[in-house]
Amino acid sequence: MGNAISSQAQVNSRRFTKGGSMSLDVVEQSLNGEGDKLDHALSSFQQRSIDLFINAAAALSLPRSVGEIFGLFYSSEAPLSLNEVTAFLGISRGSASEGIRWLRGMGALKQVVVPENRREHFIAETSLRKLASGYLRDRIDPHLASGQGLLRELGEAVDDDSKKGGGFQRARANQVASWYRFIGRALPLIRALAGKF
Amino acid sequence: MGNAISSQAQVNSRRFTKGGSMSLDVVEQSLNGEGDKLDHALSSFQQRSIDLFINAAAALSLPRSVGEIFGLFYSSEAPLSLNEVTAFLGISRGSASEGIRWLRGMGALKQVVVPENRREHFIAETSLRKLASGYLRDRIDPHLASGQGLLRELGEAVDDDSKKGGGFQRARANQVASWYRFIGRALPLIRALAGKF
DNA sequence: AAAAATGTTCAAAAAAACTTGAACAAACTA
DNA sequence: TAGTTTGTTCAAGTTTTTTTGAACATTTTT
Repeated sequence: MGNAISSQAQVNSRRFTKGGSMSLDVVEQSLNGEGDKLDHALSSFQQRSIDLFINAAAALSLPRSVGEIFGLFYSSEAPLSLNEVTAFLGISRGSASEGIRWLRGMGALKQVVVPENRREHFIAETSLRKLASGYLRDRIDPHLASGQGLLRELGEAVDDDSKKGGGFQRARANQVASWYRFIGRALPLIRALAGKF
Repeated sequence: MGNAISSQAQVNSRRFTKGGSMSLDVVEQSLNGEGDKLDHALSSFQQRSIDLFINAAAALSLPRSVGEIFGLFYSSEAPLSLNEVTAFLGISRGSASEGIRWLRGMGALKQVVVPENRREHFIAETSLRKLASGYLRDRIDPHLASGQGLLRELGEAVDDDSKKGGGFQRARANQVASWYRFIGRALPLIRALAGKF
């Protein structure tokens, strides 16, 4: 079940660490058109960033690969292409493609144009407000919306006439409704507060 | 991936609906020691409540069974025992046991003593503050804690001396650190606000 | 136009999460 | 004490989620 602790600090196993201490994260850049193909070594900083966002992804119940990918972008100054992501992380093109698509949809990655280079390149969005908004919009709002419908059905299912249960059911239905109102107010508040960071 | 929409309004399939309109959720009570054993029929209200909390569980990435179980307790006035849960929901004793244990741990179920009855009985916690606190404590705080450690490591991995990347890395490390501080403040705020409901 | 470089899709494989049920332990009853 | 009843555990089975990689579509280069 959701054993949160057991997954803590899951450090990037499954991945090379050769040259694990190179310092610049400036990718050997485009300029000559072969900025990818094989294993790129991750700087120590990139490694840590990836670990950190893997952890964050777990906290948000997002796939590990999404955390890895965002962690890589977040720690890389130069824009990266899909091929570079697969090279750095050693994941498949399919995974990288899906992950990037997903992060883009959430607004967590921004596309940038790299002159002299045809590939699509991205950089990490760093506005907490935008990141939070995107997450809430994609992952929470839909549930909230369907919840509204279910909530209405709950209200309609209250059996008032019953000798005794009526009051209880009505009270419960009202209470959940108030919870939904609370959430409906709290989320915008979060978004607003996040804007200050 | 986290396709939130596809799971909306997943209505209790896999489960009988015989007598789907009985109104009282007062279980044919203990008093004679056979308040369980076979299928209990769910009232319409209980059904809806269960559906609602299955949806909520999905929003929180909790197992469906946890949502079902809490939904059942939330919509039932009388305290219920493990056996009654299995009877109402048609799930295994193992599942019910795990789910109840988990909900108890979160503080979402309270044990109550039912006279004339040896079994452990529970009722739903209905304080939003307690529910939220329990969830945060069990599911979020552990990640936050391990995140602190990873955050420190990130800071230590910053390579200052590099000709160019240093500033970038330092800036990023500081930014994530500020995000953590934000979360560290926002969560208690949520807990506090939830107290009003 | 052929060849090469990019990116996407999706069926199948792998991994992770969840559920079941039988065995066990503990607490009661007769 | 022997027999029930109740609750937990955990290995095995099932389902769901995630990842892979090969096939395809598109764009660019030569």
